Amino acid sequence: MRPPRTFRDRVRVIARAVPKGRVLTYGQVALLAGKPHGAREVGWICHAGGTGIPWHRVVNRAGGLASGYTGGRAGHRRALKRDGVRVGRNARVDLDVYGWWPDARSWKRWRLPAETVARLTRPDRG
DNA sequence: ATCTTGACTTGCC
DNA sequence: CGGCAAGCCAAGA
Repeated sequence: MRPPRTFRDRVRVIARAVPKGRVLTYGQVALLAGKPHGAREVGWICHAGGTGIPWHRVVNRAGGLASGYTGGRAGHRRALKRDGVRVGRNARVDLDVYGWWPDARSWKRWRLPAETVARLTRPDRG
């Protein structure tokens, strides 16, 4: 795979890499795709969609569901449930349980910028 | 071209 | 805790 892909394409690749039963936040995706502050853009890209991509595995930092998801939050919730992800009463996913970071092999395969990799080595969460 | 919006995040009160 | 503002960047009007 060639490194010079568009941000959009990288977002798609990353979203597809999320294993069933796990979730990623917009911020994580943005970071992995090379734009630490591109979370909103990721949201836009998700909205634009793409066939065969598990967009429901992308949630916000609080584990919250996406309001603009096809079928609304209920639809998003259903999709997550299909994955075996338990959605809390307040429409939230427990990121400590379902949150996922790609392993070293994954991000090496994506040819991430050195800056991004540096951040990945210490993803100060919390 | 400028102004507003948005499936976001972080920081400050 | 919760609410508000700023930051970021692309798409629409």
